[in-house]
Amino acid sequence: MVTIKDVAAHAGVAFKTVSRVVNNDPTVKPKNREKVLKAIEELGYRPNRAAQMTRRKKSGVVGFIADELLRVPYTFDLIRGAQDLAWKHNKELMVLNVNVDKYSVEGAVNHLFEHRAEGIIYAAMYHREVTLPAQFSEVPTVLANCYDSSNDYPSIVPDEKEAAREITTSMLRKGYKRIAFLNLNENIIAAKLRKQGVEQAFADAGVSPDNLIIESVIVGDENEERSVTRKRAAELIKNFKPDAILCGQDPMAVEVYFVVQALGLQVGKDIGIGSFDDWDIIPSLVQPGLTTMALPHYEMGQWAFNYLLEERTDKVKESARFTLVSRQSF
Amino acid sequence: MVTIKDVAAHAGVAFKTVSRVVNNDPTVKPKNREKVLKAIEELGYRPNRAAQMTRRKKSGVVGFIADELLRVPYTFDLIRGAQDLAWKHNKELMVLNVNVDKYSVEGAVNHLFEHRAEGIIYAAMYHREVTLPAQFSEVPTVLANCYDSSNDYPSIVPDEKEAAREITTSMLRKGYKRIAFLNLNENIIAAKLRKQGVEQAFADAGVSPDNLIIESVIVGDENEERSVTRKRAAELIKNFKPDAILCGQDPMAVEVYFVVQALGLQVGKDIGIGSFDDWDIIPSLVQPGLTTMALPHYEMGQWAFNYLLEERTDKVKESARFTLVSRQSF
DNA sequence: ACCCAAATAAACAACGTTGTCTTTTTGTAA
DNA sequence: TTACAAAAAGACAACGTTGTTTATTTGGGT
Repeated sequence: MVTIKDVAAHAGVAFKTVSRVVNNDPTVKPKNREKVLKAIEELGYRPNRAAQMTRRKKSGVVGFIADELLRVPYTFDLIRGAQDLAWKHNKELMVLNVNVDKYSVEGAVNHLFEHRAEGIIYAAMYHREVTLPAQFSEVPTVLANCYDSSNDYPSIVPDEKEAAREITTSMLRKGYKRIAFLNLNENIIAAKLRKQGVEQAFADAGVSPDNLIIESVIVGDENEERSVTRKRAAELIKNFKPDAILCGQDPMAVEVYFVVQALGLQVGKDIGIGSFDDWDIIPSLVQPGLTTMALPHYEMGQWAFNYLLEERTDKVKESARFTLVSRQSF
Repeated sequence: MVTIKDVAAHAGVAFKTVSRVVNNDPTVKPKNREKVLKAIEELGYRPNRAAQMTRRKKSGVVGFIADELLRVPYTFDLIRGAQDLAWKHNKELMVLNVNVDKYSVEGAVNHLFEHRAEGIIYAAMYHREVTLPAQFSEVPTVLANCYDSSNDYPSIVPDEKEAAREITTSMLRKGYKRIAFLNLNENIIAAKLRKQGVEQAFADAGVSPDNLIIESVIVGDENEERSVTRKRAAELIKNFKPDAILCGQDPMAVEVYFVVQALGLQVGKDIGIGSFDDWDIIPSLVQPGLTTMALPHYEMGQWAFNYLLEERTDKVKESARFTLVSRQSF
């Protein structure tokens, strides 16, 4: 590979001058600068990042530990949010996908330490509490889409309660009067908070809680559990007769669409449906399009990266707002 | 940060001895090795990768350029396939998400050159032809999920024809006799090849092509185009009266499910449905589960990385087999 | 005890950069 | 012209490693 000295020889200057040109040092005469740039061009010189790092004693590397993250598609926006900013600031985002079976978190952190990462973003697949190994205390760390039990790290999580309040309020404002909320399993923090938000919206609007029913459904990948969702939804519609159904996540909403259609009803006309996540193409795949609260993953990724960039040290617990994506389902 | 010299001082040996221990050089007396390991442990020493790289003149970095990749969730398996192998061989997979609006491919390649990447995997979001800038010729490059017009680079793509042949044959073997294939737009290479595969299966089975109808549907994100799919599917069912429908991608299949249900038919009973992709949770979200040909993204990622690892130079055009994921839709 | 080869450890240079200090060149005022 | 400060360029060390060469220690055979 061509080095700074090759360029210097080719341009007929001292190698330090080349370094100056590369680093935009203004104390280089225009004529020399031109010669050097020409030589760089001709030889196809590119600075060696590893050598720069050793000398500068700065790595420019920020680690991104994705805790099982990549099994849910839209969470990738977390990475994009961080990556876009990293690129803009000429930093390296080193993404490590940790997976209990294969790479331990410890392994990932070691890896990052060897690269002298200047900060670490630890992101979880779904909003939850995590416990980090002690190693993390050696380097600035931010949690995204999760928070730690001991309050040792700053974190940013989606504002579940506000999202639930917002979508419910939106439903009530549109004239829906009787809402069934098919919530996720309530031992998930998101479900707990959303329940509060929905109730809050009813209270704010002065609508009697008699017109609200909240049920938790355990959602998993297996077909049994999926059919449970359908059965519950069918029962709810029959017994509670809601004019709108709010679902804990978009895949649940798809199932409700099928149930509604099977009952001969039309989504968005006979019954409103709303949901959470904005999961990949799902909301635009169904017809009519599903109105859903989009998770603020991109923003969380950006916020996390920015926290590190600004070298903040406050242990803030930030929350990020969902965005209401209106389609035609209510 | 603690350096190799700090460890040496703490252990009372020359710093070169520490280096030897770190690199598993056998010519270190057990007693010294122990002393050094103890010192490493106590000081929390971690080798500086940047310094190693400068001295060794090897980066251990493999670049992964994801061309708009990350907008389709399952394509992430391409990265996982490469990443898992990278980890195993103690290499760094540097993932760069290129996006026409933001980072040019050239920018990404420059970046990788600065890191002295030893190879580059260029992966596309969907199976297609690409044209790479000349820069790539400076470093070993493999294409994944795409191929280049000029045959300058080795590539691996999904074996579309074989996949189509396989799933069609599977349908025919299960007794379906009259199949409608809702293909993707035929200017997509995948669609062209799959059509051949489907026809081949009919020929192999000795079934008259009168029992096969193939239509292309342009699929996009917009609602109009989606409704086109539904209309076409409804017409096909009414006019051609197929006993099975093969769809060009899972999202299309979901729409067909809705159409089928609206017509009062039952998927898997009154009509079989098959598809391509194994797109995220979609196939297991619908009921009955959708039988689909899973794209071999993970394998392609592995193959591509392995090609670079083995320092191959042959310009092979490899193809990877889909996997039939049987659920209950046919 | 002594020699000598083999085993081990140390010393020193090198990797490709940037930081610091010194030297040379340039331009201006006398 | 000469003097002299400012600007520019160069020389050299340093970053934290590993490769290579040189020095020391070890141990077995006399």
